[in-house]
Amino acid sequence: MPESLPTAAILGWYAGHRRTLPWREAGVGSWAVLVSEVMLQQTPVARVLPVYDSWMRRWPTPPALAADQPGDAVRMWGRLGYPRRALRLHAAATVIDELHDGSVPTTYEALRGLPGVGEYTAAAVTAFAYRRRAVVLDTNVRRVLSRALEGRQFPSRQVTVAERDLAESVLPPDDETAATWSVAVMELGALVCTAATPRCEACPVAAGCAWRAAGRPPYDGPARRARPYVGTDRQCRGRILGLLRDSDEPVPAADIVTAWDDEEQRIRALDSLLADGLAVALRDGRLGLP
DNA sequence: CAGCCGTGGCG
DNA sequence: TCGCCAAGGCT
Repeated sequence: MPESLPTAAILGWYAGHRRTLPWREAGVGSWAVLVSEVMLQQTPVARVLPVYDSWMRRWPTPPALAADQPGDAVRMWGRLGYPRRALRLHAAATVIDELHDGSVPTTYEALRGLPGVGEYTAAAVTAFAYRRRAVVLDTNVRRVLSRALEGRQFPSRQVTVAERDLAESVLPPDDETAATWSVAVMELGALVCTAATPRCEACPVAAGCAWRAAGRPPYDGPARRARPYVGTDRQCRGRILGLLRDSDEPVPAADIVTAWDDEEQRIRALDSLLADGLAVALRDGRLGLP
């Protein structure tokens, strides 16, 4: 098993193939990086771009967002999906405003303490905003390392200690190089070493790739269960929230019937939205955004 | 810790 | 067509 990836080849490829993205522009602040990272969680770049632009124009700093209502964030979030992320970003802005003097904290631990910031996002902000060495293990990096180093088409479902150790061991020692290496490997996974149809002929590390050398054997692990969506509570929640989001003012509770037929499911979904704080019930019986 | 949490584009 | 999936996090 190769013990490392050719850093020069990866950095060289990245320099020539990297996409121009607003949150990667020179001089963007840590808030911009944080916002982009949260929006990009499980969400394609193309869908994030327009929302990111609107968001940063309206809330260029954490205190600016904290000063507005969480519902404003939910509305601006639009159809990005997983709207609790909008709520968490607003909550994070509030914590930043109140506990960190309005600036995104610089330590991994403090970042990790922000709502919606998990292991990946804390590492990403540490590396991409503050240019410090951090193990950035997202789905792209995991897939690239799995293939190039372990000869497996896909990584395991959950990150293991061994996997994190491996990622740490191949991360360049220098802060700045490590940060660029991480975004480069992510970009490689996003553009070349893709999940469905990898373009090995265009890969800068194909020559040393264990998976390719083994003849690109198919994934042999436990089957990953496909999640249904149509007819689920998730879809129902989305419909109801869409109703609230697209209305300029709170809507009569009775109106949500138009969003979903099945009553039992409709009630359950609404209750969960209320529990999540994504919707609020007014005294007059209407429903609105928080 | 396995399950839950949206959405839309693509092969 | 429809299953798969896209820079995860939380409980």
